[in-house]
Amino acid sequence: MKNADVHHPIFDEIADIARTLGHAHRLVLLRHIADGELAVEQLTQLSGIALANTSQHLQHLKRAGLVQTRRDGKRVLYRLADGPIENVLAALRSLANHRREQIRELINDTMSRPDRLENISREELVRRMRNDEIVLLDVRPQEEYAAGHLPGAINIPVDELEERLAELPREKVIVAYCRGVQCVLSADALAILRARGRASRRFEGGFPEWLTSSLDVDGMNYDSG
Amino acid sequence: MKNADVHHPIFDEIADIARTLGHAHRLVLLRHIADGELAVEQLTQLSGIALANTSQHLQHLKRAGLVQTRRDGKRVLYRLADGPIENVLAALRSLANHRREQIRELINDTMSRPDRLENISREELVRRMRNDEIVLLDVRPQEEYAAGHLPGAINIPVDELEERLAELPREKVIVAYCRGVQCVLSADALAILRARGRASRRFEGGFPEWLTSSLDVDGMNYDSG
DNA sequence: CCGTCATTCAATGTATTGATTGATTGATGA
DNA sequence: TCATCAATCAATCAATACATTGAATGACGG
Repeated sequence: MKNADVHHPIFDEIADIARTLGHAHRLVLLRHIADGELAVEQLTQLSGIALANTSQHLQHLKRAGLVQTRRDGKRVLYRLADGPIENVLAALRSLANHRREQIRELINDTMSRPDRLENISREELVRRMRNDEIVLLDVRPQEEYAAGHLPGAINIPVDELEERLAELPREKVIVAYCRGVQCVLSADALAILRARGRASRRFEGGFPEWLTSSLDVDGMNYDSG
Repeated sequence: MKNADVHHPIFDEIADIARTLGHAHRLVLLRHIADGELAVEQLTQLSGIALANTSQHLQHLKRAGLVQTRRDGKRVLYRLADGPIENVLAALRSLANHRREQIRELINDTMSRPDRLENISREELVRRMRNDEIVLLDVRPQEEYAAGHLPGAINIPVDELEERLAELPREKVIVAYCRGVQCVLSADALAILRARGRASRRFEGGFPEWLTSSLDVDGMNYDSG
């Protein structure tokens, strides 16, 4: 048994801390407290959170051991507890920024290169197929599909697309392909799909390019040599 | 306004991530996933979490962008998403351990100074009395009790204690007191109580010290001047 | 001692989260 | 095509978390 105890209480303790950080108000309060000792009312003003609510969130932070208090006259001053709290905050910030970056890149990419918005590369296709983010649509006639097609592709010939639209899941991006760069079937399909408000893109290479690549043609894993 | 926007959406995004980490089951699942790609059923076995529940927590992790999936035949394999996820987990672990250390030290302190464990200060007595955490036990003879006693105290003379043990609530800590530092009645009482497995401590000052303090003697609030 | 200020407590209604059950989807192989 | 297996979905109930309100506490200054 190489893994540590699965029911080790440390998991609950970590979860407690994480849950305490799991509310924007508390993060805002922590951020201000990290700049130096502050009283409750100052914190309400800096954060815009109602007084009693601020107090409750502060107590929550205190219970979790993230802040400490001392009294100064009528006021109660909050400060960060010791321990590597700022490390945790920094790591979380960093992870959140990483995620934002990724999203921003996606948007910029598609905005600045409109063909990218339409066409999808083989690499992106494979990657997002693995992530289960897209559904592949083969718009060639049924006979051609039967003779061979990309793994996982659904076959709806372009002239049946309008009426069979319901077969395509709404929550995924639809990637249409046909015979290759000169073939216009998939472009037609895109026009139909987009008119119906479906997120959709085109795999320009089509079936021929796929064949010449080293990837499997049918029914096998995407990731085998 | 020297502070960055208080309502910056990054706070919500960080909170999302933190909240996702705020459940022991998800932490356990993440830990296993971090060791390598795993299918849902494997994870249920490793973690002991029910199947549908495991699946739901995994989806939660996926929504928050902490894991990614790919399909392999019938199975769906989960792996860590990229980004500094392990940093966050490491930072949290480290903070939780820090907290454990501190608690352990506290315990050791009280262990190494057993008198601390036995005697209770006037301040702690008042505070925990307010919190309803303790029950006060006057072990002097009935006549002395009748002549004046600490507010809220129950009277059970020490020689009746064994047989009247049932009068004392099991869920509270019992604080025994008698005439003062030289008086051994409360020490005897402690021996009896502890032999019966009751959590108990001693208020060494006894009734005399209480009288000389500014606190009320009987039937009144603890907090009026 | 009394009134005031800063904070906390207590109580309430509402919203969210988590566990469980049984049904459903999707891929596989006979 | 059907039976099977892995995973997800959908619906439900119980438990928690949040925000808000008004009352209570604790320290201060007159």
